[in-house]
Amino acid sequence: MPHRKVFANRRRDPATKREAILQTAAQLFLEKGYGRTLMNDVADRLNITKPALYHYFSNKEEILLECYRWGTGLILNKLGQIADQGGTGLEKVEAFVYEYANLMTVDFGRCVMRLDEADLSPKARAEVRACKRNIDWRLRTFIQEGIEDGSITPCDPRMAAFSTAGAVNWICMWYRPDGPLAPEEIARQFARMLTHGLSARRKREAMEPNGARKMPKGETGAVS
Amino acid sequence: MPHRKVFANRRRDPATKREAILQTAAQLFLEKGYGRTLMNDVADRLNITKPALYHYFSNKEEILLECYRWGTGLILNKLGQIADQGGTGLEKVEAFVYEYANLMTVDFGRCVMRLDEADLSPKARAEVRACKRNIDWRLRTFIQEGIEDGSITPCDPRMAAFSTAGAVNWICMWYRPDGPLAPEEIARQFARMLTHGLSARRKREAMEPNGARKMPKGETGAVS
Amino acid sequence: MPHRKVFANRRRDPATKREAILQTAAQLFLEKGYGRTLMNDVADRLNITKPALYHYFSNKEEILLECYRWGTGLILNKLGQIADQGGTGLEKVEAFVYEYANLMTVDFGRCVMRLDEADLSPKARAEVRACKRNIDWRLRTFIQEGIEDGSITPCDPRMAAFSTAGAVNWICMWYRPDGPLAPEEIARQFARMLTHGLSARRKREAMEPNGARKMPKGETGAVS
Amino acid sequence: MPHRKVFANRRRDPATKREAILQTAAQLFLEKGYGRTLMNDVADRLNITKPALYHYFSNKEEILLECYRWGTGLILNKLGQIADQGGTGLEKVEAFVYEYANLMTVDFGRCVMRLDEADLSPKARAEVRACKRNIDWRLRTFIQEGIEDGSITPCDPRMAAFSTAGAVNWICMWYRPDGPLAPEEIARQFARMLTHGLSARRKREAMEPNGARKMPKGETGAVS
DNA sequence: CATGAATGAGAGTTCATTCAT
DNA sequence: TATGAATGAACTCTCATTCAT
Repeated sequence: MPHRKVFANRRRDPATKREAILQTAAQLFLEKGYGRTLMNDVADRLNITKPALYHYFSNKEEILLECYRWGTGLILNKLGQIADQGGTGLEKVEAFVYEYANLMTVDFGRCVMRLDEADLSPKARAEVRACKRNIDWRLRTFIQEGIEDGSITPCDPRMAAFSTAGAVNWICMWYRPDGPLAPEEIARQFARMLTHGLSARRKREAMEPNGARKMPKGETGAVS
Repeated sequence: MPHRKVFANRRRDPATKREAILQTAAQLFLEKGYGRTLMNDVADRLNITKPALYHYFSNKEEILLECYRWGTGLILNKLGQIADQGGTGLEKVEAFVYEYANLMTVDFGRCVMRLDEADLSPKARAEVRACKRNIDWRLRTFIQEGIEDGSITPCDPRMAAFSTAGAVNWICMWYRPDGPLAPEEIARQFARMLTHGLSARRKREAMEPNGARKMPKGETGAVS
Repeated sequence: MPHRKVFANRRRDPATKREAILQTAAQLFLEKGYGRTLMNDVADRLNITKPALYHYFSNKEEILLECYRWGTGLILNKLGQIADQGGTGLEKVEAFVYEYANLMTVDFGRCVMRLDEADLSPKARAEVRACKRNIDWRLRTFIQEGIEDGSITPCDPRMAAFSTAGAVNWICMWYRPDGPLAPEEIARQFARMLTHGLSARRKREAMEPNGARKMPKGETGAVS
Repeated sequence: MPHRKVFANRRRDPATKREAILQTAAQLFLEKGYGRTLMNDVADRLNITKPALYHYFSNKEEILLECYRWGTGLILNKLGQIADQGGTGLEKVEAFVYEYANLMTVDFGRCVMRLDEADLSPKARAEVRACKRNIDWRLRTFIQEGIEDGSITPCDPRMAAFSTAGAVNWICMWYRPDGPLAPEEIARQFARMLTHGLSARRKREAMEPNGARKMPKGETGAVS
């Protein structure tokens, strides 16, 4: 049932209505940004009136916070499953990227990385940041495990996590539900690329660390 | 000279003052977001009054646009240099990551990727997006070259660009000038990781492990 | 019901409230001028707050435009009636002056001629000017008819229209609702004078001298 | 010498510069309205800077007041001449209309009737209104004389003055220096029409029909 | 409960006027 | 002196939130 129909029936479960509001708000936040999304916009899309929103949420920020909570819930849930399953560190990282990338194509997941924490109150922000640190910690742990079990080349796990998570996070900036790329396909390729790199597997000389580097540079839809 | 001193002398070069405003605005936009940054905030930090800003910029959006232009100017300038030099595709990608990552730690560079294009008018947005497409196109070209010269493993250049650029773009979300990581170090490690991946399956020189560092516990994690 | 009471009841017909706003705004525009009339002035006189006005009009200019529309509506309505009735051209001109003069003592009618079109956007201005041209065209047509049917002395209809309409338009500049001259009386005398002139060279039915009135010394003079 | 050249020579008479400012300001006030005319607009058109204006006038309102003074001076000067010459009351009214109409095509004269007295301080407004009452008084006197000497049909001189002056005043609302109607021609026809009316019921010298002119289609209509 | 109406707090922008050189 | 720069005081418009029915 589309969200905008949920309120047609007065007898609907309040929890369902609350969720419909969240879904709609999340969509609008992603489309227009939090600041440019008016309470009226949310209400209009649900065919209800503005004060009705205040039956379910005490203010706009609470809606935002719930979007964050829903999204981080989805993510942490998946990560817990990955941690519980076996495999090398590299395999866990690969699974992390795959699952995380998939979530970056889902509204609530995208909200977590795309919206601006500065719109939250300090207290709410602290809660969200704790969740994010948790996600980060899981990824670093996988990397660390990989280094220890030899599946991942020795490196700074912090930096590796920044790089890996950044690539995946950025998906939320360019992914469009009606675009040409399917979430599953994105997730699959990202998982491969981010663990094995771009370098051709054979016939490659080691790169000089900071050697005779020139100034290459380029970007695509990738940057926007 | 700190920006807040530039306006102490009424006869100072207007171009210098304009730039001081831009620098200050860029900082504030990054700290608080564009929408939450008031013209008064900018003026206060420069020890001038709000209307004085309107001597140099006709409105708030123009300041934003100029931040974008300055940033894209820095980036495209570097790209021109990289494209002109030789090397394999992979080497060019590595150079791209290195230079681009460095720029993602500079205020104007960060603005390009961190601020929200939706705050620009359609016309200005089109201009910025054209610049971003240009950057994107260059990266895809390098990847394509790498595939053709065998330095990069066959893959979808579009997706590879998304992944690579995303990781670098995301730097602008977590980098803090007063943080523990030096831009140069970030750039160097990103260049290595994004081209060679994390996998240790094949023999190569190890990425420097940066000591046996344990999970750092800085405020900022990879996902935020 | 005075306008300031209309908003006492929240459930009153919105159309009534809209009209109350227009009436109040028209009064203020005539008293103080459009530019000097603040949205707060309008709101205060209605015992509401400024933003409440924006429930009924999207901006100040729309209020102005609606005043123009209401006024031109009144005028064109009357002119249509005159055109439909019979009589010589001169009689139609006389009726025109009579009715038009009456409307120049009504707030909305006065707005049409007293307010400055330059305060309107180009599009709105075009609309208003079209209405005014219509009024003008009707008067010229009456004059032309009069010339053809012999009731009006041969003359340049354009210039005659300028003169006649000008005299009547100017009423909106000096008429005061609380002044000594009744609209009906003004209209009657203007209709006579503007069609038969001041000259007494030949015998004709005398204009009523309104008694042997001496130079009245009211605040308002003919030129202001 | 065009006003904008006056300031090219530093040695010019300050009185000349003052007058150049007034001429320029009067033009702008008529073109854009007082409120929309910025001090910068005046300065720009004279190729000087804004503060330079404050050498010659202490504030914007003083410029406005001087425009009024200059205009009323022109008018009262002419009226004095008319009062001093002989003739019937009707002839004086005709002369009044002729001369006054001519002045309504001159910048300073137009300012007197076109600009809004509400932009003046109470004191300055009182001064201007005294001048206008003077003008009005002269016209009423001429009419009164005409009634007494039998050249004007008995009527309410107050109302007759309103009508006559109104028609002429309104010229300042539609006259354009670059329009098709010459001031002299306007003045001549107005003088005739406003004294002898439009009626053809009695034989008299015909008003020149200006050829068999059809409805002219100039941009500007009588009501605007 | 639900809703149309209303508001308080504030943001960007404008412009006559004045300062500092 | 003459000017580029700066400001104070307003004003329009916005929007999350609450009231009254």
